[in-house]
Amino acid sequence: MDLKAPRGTRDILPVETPAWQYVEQSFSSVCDRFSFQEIRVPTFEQTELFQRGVGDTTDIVQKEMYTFEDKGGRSMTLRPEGTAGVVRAYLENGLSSEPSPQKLYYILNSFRYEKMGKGRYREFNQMGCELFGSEEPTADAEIISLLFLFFRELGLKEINLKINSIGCPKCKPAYLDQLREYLRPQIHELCENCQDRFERNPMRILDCKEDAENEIVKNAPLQLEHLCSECEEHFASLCAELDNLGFQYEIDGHIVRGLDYYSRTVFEFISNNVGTQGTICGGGRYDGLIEELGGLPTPAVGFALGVERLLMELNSQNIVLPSVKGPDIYIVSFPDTINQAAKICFELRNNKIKAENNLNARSFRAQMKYADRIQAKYLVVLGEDELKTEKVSLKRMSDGEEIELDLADLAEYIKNN
RNA sequence: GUGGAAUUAGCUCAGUUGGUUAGAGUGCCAGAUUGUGGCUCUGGAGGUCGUGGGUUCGAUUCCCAUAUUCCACCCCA
Repeated sequence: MDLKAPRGTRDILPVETPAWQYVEQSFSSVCDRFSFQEIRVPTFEQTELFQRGVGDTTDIVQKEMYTFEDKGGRSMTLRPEGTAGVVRAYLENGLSSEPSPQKLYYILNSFRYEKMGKGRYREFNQMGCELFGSEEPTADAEIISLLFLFFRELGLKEINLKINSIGCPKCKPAYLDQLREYLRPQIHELCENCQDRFERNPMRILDCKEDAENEIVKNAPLQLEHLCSECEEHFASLCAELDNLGFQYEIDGHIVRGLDYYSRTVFEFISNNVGTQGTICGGGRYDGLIEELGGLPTPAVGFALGVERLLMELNSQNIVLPSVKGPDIYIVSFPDTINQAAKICFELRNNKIKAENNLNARSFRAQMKYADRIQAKYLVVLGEDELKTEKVSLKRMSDGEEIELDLADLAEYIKNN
């Protein structure tokens, strides 16, 4: 076997899929209660969508995209995140003409060509929400409250919300000038990356892990302290709304997020358990993105949540997730009853019962062992006698208890026990 | 991107100071007087010892390269 899954990808095996399904279903369930509707978008898009949507200055676009040319000579890219494609679909399909706000959620995989690390893959899975068409802080709060409810229903604790405001096109430019002025005389004291960022995206310097302890970064002016009156009011209202809903959070002026499209609110849910990959969920407001992609100016707010990291967090908090479940019943048969067994097995399945029978022409003893191994809940032996009398002995595998039943009552009994 | 460790059966790992048919545990399959599982016992299948070169009479073992994985840092979010 010389073929392997590509670097940064992994197989999700049957022992893990129940946990994945549980997390995804829990998310869908919460989204549904908030009236977010699922949208599914293509795995790849025109490269330009991400260049414009995610932002040319970001590391994602500059060096992490899986870009290829299709047979028609068009440049395509595997999505590095979900929002750009969802916005494109929203515009292309006229959802902007549906009742506003539009509330969409997605569960999808994304691709970034990155160095591998704990909790970081080149193909990874995200669940996210986008709320289009409301600039009110209550929309931001609703997005955040959805997450709080989701985490609560999963039983997650010790996961902290940090929020910040990074201003709007009105107040941001003046602040950026001020930040550059502050940094300019001492920029050479910061790490190489930060020196790169100085022109391109100086706010990312605030978020730099390498210089996090540096006094220059610690004392830098923050956008939060230089918001225009509208942004200030927006942020204050959001905080008041979060207080009103009873959520704990921390205001952190150094949270800036890596994508270009954010404005005003940004937030992260951070775990202390997953090490350096502690951001389980990131999001914020992106009022300019839809216009940037060719739509009418439309405010929007959303988030994306990393499923791999979420599952790691659930594991490290010892939260028990669903695991593989054996069949409700296994039917032992003999060479001369195997066809009848298959028929009864089919009928049980038709009655919504998870039933298994002998597919290997196995000996009686081997079938017993097999039923035990696959953790069948009940077992019946179907031989000539049982077929003749239409009575079976149903054995509960956990304790070996057996009860006599009419064959006809089998489905009903199993359903009720 | 840097440093370290690792790669031998499906899984977890021994091992060969370079020598013929490469081992264990576990899992899988089968059987233990052929209608009752878990424990136990017996047997079987399953490895071109990560890949490609080199040295050698001979390489799984030594050397070089390369791929992959893990850990730490870096980066990213």
